[in-house]
Amino acid sequence: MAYWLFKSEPSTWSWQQQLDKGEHGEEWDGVRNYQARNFMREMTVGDRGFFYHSQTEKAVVGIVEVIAEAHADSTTDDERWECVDIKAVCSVTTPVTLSMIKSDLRLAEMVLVRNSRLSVQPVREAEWKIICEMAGVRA
DNA sequence: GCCAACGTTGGC
DNA sequence: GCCAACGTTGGC
Repeated sequence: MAYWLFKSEPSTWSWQQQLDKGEHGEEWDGVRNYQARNFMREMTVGDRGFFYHSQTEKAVVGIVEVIAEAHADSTTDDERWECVDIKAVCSVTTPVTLSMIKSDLRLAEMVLVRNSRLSVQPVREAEWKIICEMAGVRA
């Protein structure tokens, strides 16, 4: 199983909205970046991801699961863009903020730290475990 | 609100 | 195919 990080501005698509979608989940649509799209193409059903709020909160706030592999993005006719579907698994007990991540040397290589603009990114297993521990979730 | 970093576009 | 100009994102 692989691990990922999905970034969203809460004013556009928030964790609460994702939670409200429940088991049916929702398309992670609107991605218009090749790198991010390519990562979504690599995802398989059952992969786990962090849900990260950018801008105001700057923290990992939830855990999600991939429930459908990459398919056409329904928000565009442009065939280049695809998206996966994800559902909320659980909220974190303690949001893990960007500053917490930046201050942990073990997380210094994270894409979130190195390339803050990439909206869909891979997370290493070791990084996943560290952040889950910080967040107070077992996943 | 500013600015750095990055991606995309288009002229050559 | 290169690179300057421009637009967007996101942290601060």
